[in-house]
Amino acid sequence: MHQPCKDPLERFVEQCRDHNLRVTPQRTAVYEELMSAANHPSAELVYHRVREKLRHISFDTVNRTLLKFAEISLIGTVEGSGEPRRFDPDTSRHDHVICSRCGRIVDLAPPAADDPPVPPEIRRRYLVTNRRVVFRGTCEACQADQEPQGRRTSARIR
Amino acid sequence: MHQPCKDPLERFVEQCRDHNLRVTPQRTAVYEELMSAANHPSAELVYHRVREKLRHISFDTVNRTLLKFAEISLIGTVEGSGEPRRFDPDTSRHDHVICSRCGRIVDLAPPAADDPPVPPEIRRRYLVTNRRVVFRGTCEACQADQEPQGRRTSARIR
DNA sequence: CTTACTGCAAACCATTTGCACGATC
DNA sequence: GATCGTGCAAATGGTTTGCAGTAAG
Repeated sequence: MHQPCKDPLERFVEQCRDHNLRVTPQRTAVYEELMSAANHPSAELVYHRVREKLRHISFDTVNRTLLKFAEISLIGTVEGSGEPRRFDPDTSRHDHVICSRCGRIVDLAPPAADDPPVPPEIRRRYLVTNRRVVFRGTCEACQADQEPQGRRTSARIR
Repeated sequence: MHQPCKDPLERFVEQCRDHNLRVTPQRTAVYEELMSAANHPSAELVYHRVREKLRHISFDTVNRTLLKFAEISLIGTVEGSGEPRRFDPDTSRHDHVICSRCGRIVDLAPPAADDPPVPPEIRRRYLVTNRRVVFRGTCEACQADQEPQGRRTSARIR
């Protein structure tokens, strides 16, 4: 082998094998496109871009592929996106814990001190009005519940 | 007056006046319901609950009311929710800045040290797999852009 | 009495599902 | 060659819009 650091494509093929997913031209194209994407694209956007390479690919394939990739944690999703809008009666500064399994959101008091600072370049270029820390994980109830479920790949953080 | 601290209902009526919104039984019911709601409900859920009091209220009214409340910052929304799903090629620990106006999401390197800690009770009850700081505000381009737009109420934070 | 709000219906958009054909392993 | 993936089409679910009737200020 002559590649000391594993390139993304290799990681992709490896992950597919680990999860019994076949390596198809469509999946490869979607993966490559997403890896070169700068800004957290929607399925729609990935579809339009991939289409320049694989002119006959369907939207459904792109969407299913992205969902599948997220399921095996090859990629991530922006928390909240793709789910029905939810309202928050509390407009004061506070944090959230979201259960990735059941979707329940629990409020957290913000840290007594040491609120995460707005980075200087961001404060200069944005009119920042809101800040929140979002934790994702599996709640007690869902841990107890045995139902088979997607994304179980990720490891606990400290 | 005999109310030293302003109660929520009063705040509601005041905010309505400030924004030329009429105080209707429907709006009042939606507001009261949301204020007593524990868990970041969807429009659908608020609708079902409000319906127990105002049996003839329509879903559309509930939904529009919630949207209107969010627009004038009487309530908040869970970031990302209600928008098309977006994918993130980067699975490593990083933060996000979201422009509330155009929706663009920009990545931020996580703080060098002092990552927001998972509160102890949460670490005990959740299998936490992911943590992110989310800033919301208006990006340069959108600040320059004059188009009239909703939510412009909130003040800059530091 | 003016202007905004509500309720109903239809439109819209993103996402999901079922199925037959085709491709990968 | 068996199984999984793809593409098409239709269904679904949440959200949005237009409009005529109704109510708040």
